[in-house]
Amino acid sequence: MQALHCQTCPTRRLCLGADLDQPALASLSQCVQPSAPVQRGEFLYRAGDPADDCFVVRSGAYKTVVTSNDGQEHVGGFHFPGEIMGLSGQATGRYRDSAVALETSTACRTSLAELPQLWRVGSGPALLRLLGSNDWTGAEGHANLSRTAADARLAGYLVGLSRRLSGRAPDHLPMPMSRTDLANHLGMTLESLSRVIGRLTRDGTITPARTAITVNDPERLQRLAGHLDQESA
Amino acid sequence: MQALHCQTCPTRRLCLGADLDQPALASLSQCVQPSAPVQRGEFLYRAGDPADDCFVVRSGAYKTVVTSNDGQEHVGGFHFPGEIMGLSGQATGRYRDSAVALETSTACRTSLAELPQLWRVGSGPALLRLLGSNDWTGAEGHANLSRTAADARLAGYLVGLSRRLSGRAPDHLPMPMSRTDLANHLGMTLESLSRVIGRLTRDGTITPARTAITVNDPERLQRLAGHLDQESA
DNA sequence: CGGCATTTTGAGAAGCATCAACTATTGTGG
DNA sequence: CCACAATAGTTGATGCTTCTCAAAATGCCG
Repeated sequence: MQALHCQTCPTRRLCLGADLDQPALASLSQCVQPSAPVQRGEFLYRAGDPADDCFVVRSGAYKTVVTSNDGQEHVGGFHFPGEIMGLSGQATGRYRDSAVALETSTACRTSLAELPQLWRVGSGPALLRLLGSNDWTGAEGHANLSRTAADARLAGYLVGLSRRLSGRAPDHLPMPMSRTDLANHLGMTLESLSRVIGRLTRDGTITPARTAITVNDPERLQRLAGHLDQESA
Repeated sequence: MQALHCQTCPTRRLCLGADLDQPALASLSQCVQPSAPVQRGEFLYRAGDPADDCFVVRSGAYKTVVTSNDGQEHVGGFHFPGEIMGLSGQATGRYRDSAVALETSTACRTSLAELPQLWRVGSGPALLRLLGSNDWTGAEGHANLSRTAADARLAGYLVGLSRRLSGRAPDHLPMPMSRTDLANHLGMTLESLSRVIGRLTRDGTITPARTAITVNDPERLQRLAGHLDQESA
């Protein structure tokens, strides 16, 4: 039943309903509309669309893309279940980036204009958490890209991804994106990325597969990344 | 008088009080505490502090800094009047970055836990705008760092800064940070930054001064940056 | 099995990092 | 007010990493 989708949602614990009991989940379901599945390569929303809502990934994975005026595409990030998208549009009223499904995926839509209602049902803390972790694109991602060494960038991305997915298997990282997209996101060429992966595979740090990467030596990876250790909780 | 600080605030139009009338500004003043001036080099907040509040710059400028576990410092961004800081802490309850004043600066403190009150006084849209523009660190900043050419990175930063400061003189960009900090932020060495500035100065694109940079040729700068043109409003 | 897209590997050139010396600016005390 | 010291920034030469261009190999789909 439609009104109960939050109660049956497999990613509920990562989302706005994290700390809610059954009745509250029912209320939350009123504020949040699940959207139809989006096929691989299809858009969840497009840059330029009126941005009334923001989205939380429910299943699958998305990439966000911005296009510069000279036609160059840039992959802003990859988004997995429980992560928020579409905030960029809240400033101007129109999305600045587009969200593209990397596989058949779903997302839930909610209007930030009804934000006080989210508060009322008890999702305030969870929302703040989502807003704050969105910052991984900011703080962590920025620190990552500022590293000049290509190895450190990939390592940093993998460490960060592992942290974001904590709860699921932290050593088995889903990689639904193409090498081209990942290289673009990491600010390097596809060839460089291939070489880095090759190096890390040869020395046994990781084992790449088609749609995933297995991390064999997390500590080495972390050392490579010189990464922020924000185990503060 | 304390309770009226929002009404007398010079950066009111850039902040939560953007669209409010006098009575509403008075209510807003109740939700927002101005903090004492912070001297150059002093901290507004530190990584690890309990993160109950977030901040909006009122005057001056700040940098945000994250420290990796190997002791390396990374400058996450520079923040000017009307910009928001401290969101990163909302996820974990503790700030992940530290805010350092680049000159004698002030900021206003507000608790996101009282967010519904901000809504009630009519600051909702302005808050969303702040949250969304914070994304410049995400979308724009990320796209910027992913460019590999050092020239493009500086150009991109200057173009973005100019946009952020629109309203003030868009050709006269304040540069209260050290070259070291800017280079760090842009992910290049201090020497490279110096050379880039030299090149752009020599060809007449910019004119650097001690605490500011004058942009002589914005179009050339934008072309160099290959930058996102998000004039959507 | 054949054709297309994606990924890997290779050789050469360009750009940045590194190390080092020099110049300019700020701040302090005489 | 000037001289000096300390900091911040510029300029120069060299080596390494990545980008660029090009070709081969792998995987995917009809």
